[in-house]
Amino acid sequence: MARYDPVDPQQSFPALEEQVLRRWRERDVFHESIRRRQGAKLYVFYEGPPTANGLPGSHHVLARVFKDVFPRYQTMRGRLVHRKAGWDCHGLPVEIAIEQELGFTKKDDIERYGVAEFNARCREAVLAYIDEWNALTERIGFWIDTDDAYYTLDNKYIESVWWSLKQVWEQGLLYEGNKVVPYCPRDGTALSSHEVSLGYEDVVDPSVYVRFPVKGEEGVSLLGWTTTPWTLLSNAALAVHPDVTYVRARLGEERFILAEALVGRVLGEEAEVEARMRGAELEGTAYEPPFPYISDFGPHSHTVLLGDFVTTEDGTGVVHTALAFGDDDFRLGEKYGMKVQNPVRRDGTFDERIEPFAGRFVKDADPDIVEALRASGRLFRAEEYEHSYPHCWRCGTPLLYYAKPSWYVRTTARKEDLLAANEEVTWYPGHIKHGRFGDWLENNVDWALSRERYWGTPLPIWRCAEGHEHCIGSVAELRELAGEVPDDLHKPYIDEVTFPCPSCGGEMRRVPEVIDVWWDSGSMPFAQWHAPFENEEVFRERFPADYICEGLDQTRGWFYSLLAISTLLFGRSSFKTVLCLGLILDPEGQKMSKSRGNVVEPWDVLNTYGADAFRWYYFTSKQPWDGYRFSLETVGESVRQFLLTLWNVYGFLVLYSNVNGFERGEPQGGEETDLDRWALSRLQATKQTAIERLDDYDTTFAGRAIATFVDELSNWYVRLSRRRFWNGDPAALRTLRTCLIEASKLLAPLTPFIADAIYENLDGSEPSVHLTDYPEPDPALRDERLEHDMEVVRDAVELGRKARSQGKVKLRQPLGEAVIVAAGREREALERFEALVREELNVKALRFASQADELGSWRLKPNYRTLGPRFGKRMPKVAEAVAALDAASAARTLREGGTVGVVVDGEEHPLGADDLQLVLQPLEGYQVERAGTHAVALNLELTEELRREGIAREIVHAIQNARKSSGLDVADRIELRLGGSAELLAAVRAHEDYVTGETLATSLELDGAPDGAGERVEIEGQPLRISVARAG
RNA sequence: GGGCGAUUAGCUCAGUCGGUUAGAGCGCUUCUCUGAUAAGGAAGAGGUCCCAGGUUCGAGUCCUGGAUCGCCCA
Repeated sequence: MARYDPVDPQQSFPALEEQVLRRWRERDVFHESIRRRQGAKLYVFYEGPPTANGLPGSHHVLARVFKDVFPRYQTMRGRLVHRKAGWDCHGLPVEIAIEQELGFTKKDDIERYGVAEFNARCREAVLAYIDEWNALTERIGFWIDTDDAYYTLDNKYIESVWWSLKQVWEQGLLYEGNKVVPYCPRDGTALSSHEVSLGYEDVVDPSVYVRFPVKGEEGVSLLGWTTTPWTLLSNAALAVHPDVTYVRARLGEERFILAEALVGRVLGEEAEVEARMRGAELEGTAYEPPFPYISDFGPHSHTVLLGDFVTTEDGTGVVHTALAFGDDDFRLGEKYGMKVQNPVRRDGTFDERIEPFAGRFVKDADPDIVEALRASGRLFRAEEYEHSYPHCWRCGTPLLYYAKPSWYVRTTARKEDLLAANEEVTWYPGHIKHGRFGDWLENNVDWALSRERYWGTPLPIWRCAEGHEHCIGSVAELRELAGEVPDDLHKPYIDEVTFPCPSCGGEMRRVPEVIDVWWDSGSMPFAQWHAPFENEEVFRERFPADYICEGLDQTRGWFYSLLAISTLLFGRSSFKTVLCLGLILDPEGQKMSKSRGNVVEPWDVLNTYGADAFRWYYFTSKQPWDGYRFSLETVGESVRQFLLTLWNVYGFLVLYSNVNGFERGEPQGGEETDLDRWALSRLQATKQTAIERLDDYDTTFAGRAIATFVDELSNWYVRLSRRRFWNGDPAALRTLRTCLIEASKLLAPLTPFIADAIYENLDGSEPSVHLTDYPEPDPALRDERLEHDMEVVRDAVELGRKARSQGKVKLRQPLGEAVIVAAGREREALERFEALVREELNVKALRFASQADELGSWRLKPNYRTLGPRFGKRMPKVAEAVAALDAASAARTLREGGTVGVVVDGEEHPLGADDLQLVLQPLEGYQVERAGTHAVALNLELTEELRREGIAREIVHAIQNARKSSGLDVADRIELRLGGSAELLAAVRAHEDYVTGETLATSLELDGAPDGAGERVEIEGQPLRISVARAG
């Protein structure tokens, strides 16, 4: 057996982590951790696929470490956790990147370039950064099977998606509808509501008030309002609310019709109301349209219509209606049987009917349209209006609400099922469930599924000239109908597949659209397995997921698509627990973005502080859904506060194990002390907390509990046990070794690298800490009384140190006596650890004052917590009665276990020890520090003997510094020569054994170190020369 | 405009069931300890617990209204 590998106190954590990574690779630890759980109960994790067409950022690291930690934890708890990676390959972001690369500005460019070639480039680009993703994934310790990943572009994946669409089709939930949809004119496609939600931005739009002269009534105008002047070119009608009160108001020579509530705001104080009417009375009023270009909107053209959607919040209460450009408008037109006229082309420009503006992008034409209105005298007022308006989430173009045919999934038909499925899901944080997500489900709208794009899963619907439709649910089905199926199921190849219509025999061609990528990713529970065509049992076994995790922004994205698809197909949610992560902000609370230049690159963090530090920061600095104020510096803090403390305790153990010649393995012999039992008891408590918290998906408090334990080891257990370690006490070494090995297991899911490094050196009985079981508390080792006692001791020591500090006496100077006031269990605790307290306070004796009188006087305080509920309203009287008691005698009675009576409203009530708190009031002039019921007083009087001892300790301190500065090893023996002031040397002589023992001196000469050799220091203002030499 | 969340020391965050002297870490000043230390300890400075009402014997905590910030929706 060998000794432990020495621990470098200057260890670079990034370098250490690289070593650990190499070991994981060599020993195939990740896969071994899964193999060892074969046959165990499953814990199912689903990976939400990222798109690898860009470099991963710090927010990706956040998601990925939270995806890692709970599967690791559950594996150590005995579960079998498969982790299949996945990549989201389709979609607009990919297409846009290629368009930019090729310098395209319009959709037509793609057609001209060739869809086959275009899609080939998309296929290539989507995985362009996959190596960087994989490298980062490995480096941060995210264990996931990248070798066995699913890709949404695979034919098999697409086939599973087709299958899911056919299921929906057969339920009658997939339909083509003509609706107003949010539409991106640049990309030439409609967006789903969850895509729209990604792109709101605050913009300033024109806000125009327009005269609509009433036909046949000279000088009377309906006053309409809009923030989209370009839609005025196809004005078809005006809408008013049937139940709102409208007025005819005179301003100067003109008369205006508008909502009464808005007269003041729009027309000002001078306006004079001439008549009032209900909106319903205005129905049918005909007016002159603002522009002449299109006049035929069918029945009710250019008249006032009634609509419930009209509000009097903004504008005039008279709403300009252009049938093709608003959901409300469109439905109103349908209701009145009007004819939709859309003068805007698919690319967002006006068509030839709008002669002066033909070919111009609608939003760009706004200023000129306003000018035209001004010129024709129709403009009443033009202002600017700041509001939040949706933009394309990828290309940034303002969206148009635009009537066009599009394919939908009728999710609204299954709304109750969606809500019921959500009830079975546990959300972190909990408020999302019935808040943001629940509200979203309550307000569910049909899923706009189709996209008029190229790089996506083709919508598997074929249609003939007669309008018969056929939804294809598998490649086999298509082959049966069409004979040949291309090797690649993407456009354009799939579009070449035709077959005779089963109903009429006409040629069936595929509809041109591809589908929303969110349907792809939401299909991953089955599509990742190519179910139901293959692996049906695997899918069934691993459905639903126990755990998924993504950013809060996925609420309406992946979380919704997963829930919606699985509810439609299987009647339940595909995940049981979901953890939502907050945004990553910079230290000023600004969102990180490339344009602001405040992005923290993950590799900078990893190379500076390492993955454990990165992870630890995310796991413990706060609740993860609140978002992070993130900078390189904040990660550095977590290194100093936690990882270094742990590393130093570990280094200390290894140092003294090796110095004392211990070999690897558990040291035998020695006898456990109370302090050892205390550390082991605290270890059990920490295990219990860690398990409770991690079971509840709470890394924050699990991590903090472990950190507290490590801190207790470092600043209490090790500090107080140093002498035992120097002397190689096997019990101390055993205790600390146990604590550190167990701590490394507790930490393994959180900081997998340092945990494994410590485990490997201290234990190493398994190839990795990640192959061990998560530690469970042993009740036999738990001693709550001992933990309580130690708490009291630590408290008393702290008070004593405070008293020293107040009295300006250094801790190195021994003092004669400390007087401690404490009673009952507190006193027992201090007596039990008297030696420890004396040493910590550096006093020769401890005296207990049972009566506090010599240090101060008692004051009685009512315990509101127990008395409040008992007395309620009479509480102030109780407090008064307590204050009137004789504190000293009451204190005596309570200590003897008796009760004290107080009279409230003529009635006597007995109060016990729990009902009253004894607070010590220190007397003036004493160096007393108190906290609650106990206090510590120090006798600051110095005898000559104490002073000499103090000097001896100062000298030892100076010699130790000299040892250190001359580069001696901690175990080196020295020849020591001292010279200087006679008083200092006398102190050394009086404590010669102490001085030589502490400094490991084999010889001591007091005839003075030669001038010019050794160090010169001053102690108590007197000179001392120190010379140390390694003993031969 | 609506919904959700947040607001506690200069900064980052705790604060249990409502209980009467609101805490920690970082930073700053002063001191101290060191035979593990990029450490540790002590003291000091630093608080309108966002504001205003209310409930209660008692509110950082519960209720109502408002402010500011963020996210989401319209």
